[in-house]
Amino acid sequence: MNRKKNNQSEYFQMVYRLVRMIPPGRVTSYGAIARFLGDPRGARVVGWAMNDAHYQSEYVPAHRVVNRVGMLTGKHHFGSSEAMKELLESEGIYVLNDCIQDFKSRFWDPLKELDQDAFF
DNA sequence: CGGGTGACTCGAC
DNA sequence: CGTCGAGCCACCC
Repeated sequence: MNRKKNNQSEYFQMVYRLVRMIPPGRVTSYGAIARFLGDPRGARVVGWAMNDAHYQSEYVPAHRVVNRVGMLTGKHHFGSSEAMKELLESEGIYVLNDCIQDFKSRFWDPLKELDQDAFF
């Protein structure tokens, strides 16, 4: 069977498009992205999308996506384990022990900040 | 086609 | 409080 890589699927593209809309200096979570896309349990799939984000031709700021408590669980998927942290700190987000400091006020919830109708 | 996996999350205990 | 286990869904072998 011809099961080609489906990382160009519409769902993945929506994930990438949304991630690109995250303002610099702000972060969001996999679950928040999934919920915004109408898939409350799709957090792991968003993680999958991030896994392929590296191969997208257009830049995807995957470092602005962390898990729901603000931990850099995906840092090992960057070039070096410090790359993600440094990208964040270059935007003014401070990271201590893989945790985003002041995560609550840095959190960017697409459901609140973005118009769903405009996105789709 | 079935089984394994993960950059997640939520609810029990 | 914290730790643990079970869903969850797309992708890969």
